[in-house]
Amino acid sequence: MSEALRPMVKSRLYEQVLERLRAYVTEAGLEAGDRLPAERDLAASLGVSRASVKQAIVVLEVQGLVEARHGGGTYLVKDTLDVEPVEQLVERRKRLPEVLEAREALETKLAELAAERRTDAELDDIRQALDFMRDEIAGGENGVEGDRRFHAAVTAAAHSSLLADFMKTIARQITESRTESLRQPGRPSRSLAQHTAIYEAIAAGDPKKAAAAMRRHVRTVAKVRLLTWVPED
Amino acid sequence: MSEALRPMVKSRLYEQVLERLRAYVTEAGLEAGDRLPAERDLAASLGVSRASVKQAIVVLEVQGLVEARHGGGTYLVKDTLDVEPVEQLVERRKRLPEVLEAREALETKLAELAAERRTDAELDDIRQALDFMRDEIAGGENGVEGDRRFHAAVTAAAHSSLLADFMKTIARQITESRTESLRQPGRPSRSLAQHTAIYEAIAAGDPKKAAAAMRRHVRTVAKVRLLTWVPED
DNA sequence: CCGGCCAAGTGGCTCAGCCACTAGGCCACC
DNA sequence: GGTGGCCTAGTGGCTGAGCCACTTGGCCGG
Repeated sequence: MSEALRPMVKSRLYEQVLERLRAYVTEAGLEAGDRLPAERDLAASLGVSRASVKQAIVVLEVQGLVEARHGGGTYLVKDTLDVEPVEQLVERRKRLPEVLEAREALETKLAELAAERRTDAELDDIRQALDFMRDEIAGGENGVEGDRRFHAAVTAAAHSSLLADFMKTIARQITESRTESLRQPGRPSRSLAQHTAIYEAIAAGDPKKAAAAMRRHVRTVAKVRLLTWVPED
Repeated sequence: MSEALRPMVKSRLYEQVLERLRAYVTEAGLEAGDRLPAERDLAASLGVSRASVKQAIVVLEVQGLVEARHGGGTYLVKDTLDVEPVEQLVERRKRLPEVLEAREALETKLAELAAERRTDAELDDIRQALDFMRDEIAGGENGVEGDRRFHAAVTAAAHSSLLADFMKTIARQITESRTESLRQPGRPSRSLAQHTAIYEAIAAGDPKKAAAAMRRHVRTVAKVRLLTWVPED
């Protein structure tokens, strides 16, 4: 799409207020705990209505950057009004090689924890995912759904909501690489073997072996993917 | 802190509107692209002012869940109004054991990548951090600042902005555990030795050894921290 | 069939104002 | 001297009415 024909972005007023607010905080050298000017004063000096100032402050509030105390003023929570990198990261397009690196880091640990912590019921979930994958492949499919279930079950068995949340962040990208990988001829059956190895290590309660098996698996996926990967930007 | 003495949380009105809105979308089965009721109608049926509805919509707007078109209505961008897990995760208080698990997963991989990718300049940065830490400890301090710089330098040398962003998410918690750990008698010098081992592996360009050294180090920190940890909830 | 026009609907924003709550000073009382 | 109550100015929370700008869809004249 040409630059000229791009839809005009009419910045909402509260967004402009937001910018001015951020600039003010840095210029005035305000720090965490300091009080912002009163809403009425801000509205007056910025030349906008109090409602618009209010909307901007609400935004800062939900971002956890500011705390408004009814009757007591509005206070800075951090030393800046800039958003955390991870929040903007969710919107940003993530490059695939990095995603695969992150996946290896996370899933290896998840497999290790799963081997230590899995309940019998969770082990059974993993087993069922494996069986599902085997049926898929036997039926001529590539086993992508079984693959997804398997990793989801392992993640659940690890009992770490933090790591699980990190995984969710890159879930979409992982799905893409999974599909791509399983399209390779002969890949589904080899993948099944690798998953079986992971399962057996988790079943045996052997964290090191589980981590190693998972690492091997993820690296295989990464390698296959990289062969067919064409950088876009 | 006792339950009774906890500060009263008075939910802002726009937060309640937010909840009702989320509930409405799921109950009405709205999907991406569907239009929300007009602000005036929402205000009337919820029994609040239009300004409050507006504040809630602004929140949804900055979260990228909704798109308001001037004169054309407000439209859903996703199938739900629920925020992504990582976004709410930033606000939520993270439990320490999970943070340490995540740290091991991330930093082990970071050390490995750093050993592969570090430039000479970055290696020098790591070396300087190590020297700084040594000076700190020689001067009677616990070396917490050098520790921080060391891990920051390794993270930089790994050249993975995704993993780096994950690290930033748990940066605060790591800082706490770092301080706690280095308070232990005799810990600073042992910590220095572990960091030196990591440095040497990275300098030698040995990914496996770097990963192993980092894993050993992080696990030591985790162990020390767990000894002094008193669960609150 | 087409193009322009119009009107209803909708979001963007303002203004004026009331209420609830906080903070800080003052004062009476112990 | 200190403690607790009270008052008041300042501040955020919220409302209602209203105007403007923009979109949409249909109507009408060509």
